[in-house]
Amino acid sequence: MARVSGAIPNGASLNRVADIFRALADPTRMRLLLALSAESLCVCDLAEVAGSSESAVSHQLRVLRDLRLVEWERDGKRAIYRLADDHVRDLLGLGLAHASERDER
Amino acid sequence: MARVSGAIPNGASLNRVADIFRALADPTRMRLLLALSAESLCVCDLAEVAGSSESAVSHQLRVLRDLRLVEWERDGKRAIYRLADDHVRDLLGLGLAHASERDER
DNA sequence: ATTTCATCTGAGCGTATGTTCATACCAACA
DNA sequence: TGTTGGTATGAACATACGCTCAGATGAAAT
Repeated sequence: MARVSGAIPNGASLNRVADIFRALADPTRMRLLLALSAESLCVCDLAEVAGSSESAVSHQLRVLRDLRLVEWERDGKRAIYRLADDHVRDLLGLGLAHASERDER
Repeated sequence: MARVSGAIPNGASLNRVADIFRALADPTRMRLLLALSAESLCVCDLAEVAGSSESAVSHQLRVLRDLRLVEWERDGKRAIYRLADDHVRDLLGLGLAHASERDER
């Protein structure tokens, strides 16, 4: 039982990881992050790819920004977003790989 | 842009993966899954390890059961839960590994 | 059979989440 | 300067979530 408790990190890191998983726990955000895994894109393109309104996308991008999962840069009128690092790409890849292994249900 | 769209799976698999991530997006459920990553446990032990009430734990275990992330077995009065497979363990491991790399914020 | 222990379930409640709508901002261009 | 296109923001709403409390179920023990 002490061994089990030892397998559980402290509250802070736990919340941090839970936050990251929560960011991935929404189809719209997943679409955004998958798109950004392929290449950097502006909000309007992201909205089209994700099949969501530009306003909704902008709101979700703010969530991802606050979690430091994406970064952005202004290019004239546009805002170009990109993945902040490869962690999210890895998690998405692993999740998709595993999900495809068990599509019974 | 077609390349980007190609990087996005269909809605079904996407929802399935999002569901799995959502299961990991809560500190209590993370604690439960991390504990079960170490060994199979009954509800009362899980409640103690997770620092949550037995009722709350039972509710969360139902969520994890519905998603086929955990399995259980009756042992007398007890219900022994275990991880359904290694996918969750892998995801948790990757998430924790990445989170520990970037604790600035 | 009754009691007890371990777990499950449903209702209810407060909070968080995702979307839309309207509006504000900000950079380029006339 | 005024207007337009691209993006951000705030309010409002409906829904989903996680917890607690009370009660039900199920298996053993007395």
